[in-house]
Amino acid sequence: MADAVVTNRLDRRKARTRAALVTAARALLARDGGVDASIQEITELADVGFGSFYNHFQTKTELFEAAVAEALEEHGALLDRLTADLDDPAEVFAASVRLTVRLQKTHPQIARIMANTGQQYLGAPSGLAPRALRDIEAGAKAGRFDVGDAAVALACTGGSVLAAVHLLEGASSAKVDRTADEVATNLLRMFGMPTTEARAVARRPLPGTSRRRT
Amino acid sequence: MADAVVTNRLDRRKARTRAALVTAARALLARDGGVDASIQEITELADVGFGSFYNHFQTKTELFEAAVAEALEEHGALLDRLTADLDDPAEVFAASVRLTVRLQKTHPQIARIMANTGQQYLGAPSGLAPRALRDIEAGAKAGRFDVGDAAVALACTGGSVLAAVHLLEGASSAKVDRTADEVATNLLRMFGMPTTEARAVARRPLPGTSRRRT
DNA sequence: ATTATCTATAGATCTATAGATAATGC
DNA sequence: ATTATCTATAGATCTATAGATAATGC
Repeated sequence: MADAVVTNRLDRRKARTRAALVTAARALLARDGGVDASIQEITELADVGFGSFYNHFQTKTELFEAAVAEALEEHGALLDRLTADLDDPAEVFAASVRLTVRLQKTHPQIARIMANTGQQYLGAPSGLAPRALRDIEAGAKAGRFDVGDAAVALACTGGSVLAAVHLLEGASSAKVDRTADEVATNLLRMFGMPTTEARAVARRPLPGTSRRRT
Repeated sequence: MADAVVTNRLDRRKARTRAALVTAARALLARDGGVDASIQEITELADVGFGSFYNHFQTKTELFEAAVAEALEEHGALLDRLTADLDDPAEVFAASVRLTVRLQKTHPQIARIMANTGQQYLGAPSGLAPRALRDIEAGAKAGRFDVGDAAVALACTGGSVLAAVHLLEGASSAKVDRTADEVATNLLRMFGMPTTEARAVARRPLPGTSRRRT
């Protein structure tokens, strides 16, 4: 299980402590008053000595930002993998939107983190925003989308998806799926695609989460 | 200046203290780390005795919620006034969107409050959400909009507008106007309006802020 | 010998309340 | 006489650090 890249046992131990802190922070950020947790609560949940916190982070904010970045990066990487085989840029975009709105079912923790803190990371340089921008620009380049300012299109996309994730907290499984498709349809129409086609693209079978064979 | 509705001087004094607290809270919520302000900071900014806080609010959250509600209600009432004379439901919707995205220029404090805390109030029972829902449903009823689930349309609207307000922090005046029109255009297209018409509706002259004659 | 973790604690908050003061009602 | 405001403070946090302990490197 030991990671071959890390040089020695000391470094691995250090990495483990850091990972425990980030994992605890992710769990807390998914709770309701999570941002208000004290450092003591964090280290207790991480099962780590209180002072260890300061070996890895200067402030709570620093830890929380690392935790959000990790969660978003994780989801972004998953989207990249799942959409890798799709040829139509519009489908890549729609599938990413739908998979993200569905997060509540597949990765509830990430969904809650997004709903609680996502707003601030809409323009973040890492995570989902750059990927969404890439997909929007690819769609425009391929003539599938008619967007004006790509940055505005990105804001509308991120805002709509975030709001949907928020709206769906506690919703039934069927409603989540239906809403995911509809948000994707709405955004495709926003980017100039005729209703019928938008609806069709937003209903194509979603790439599965099953692990790929090497 | 005394409000005729309030019965006596004692009640007026009480109302003034409460108003001072809410005003201070609004100012703080527009700042960056504003939510973390202590009760002491709040009462100092309000120029009110520390203990007075507890005469009006049980917790900080209670005060902050009142402050956000007041700010959003204020803006909502302004939108209602400004769009009262418009006949086309699509124009009412587009004007509301544009005026809200432009908040940074006309009411910077409200813009910052929205950018900082708006996310949580997307589904709130008061403020902007019910008004936006009303406008969307009016547009659908009049045959101007082709929306599926109105709640999803509302989420996309609110999310897009909020994200735009967020994106525009620090942007130039011209860029704000341009983006406001584009977000409105995008949303009209999302609701099934052809591009040319959407663009035209989103560029109609905006109702001014000048006070109406009685 | 070095490095990270852990425990314990000092000092700085911050909240909530009690009691004094000031303003208004009648 | 009543009611709201204000001042002062007790008690409960919470953060940041210092020093001890444990694990690893060489």
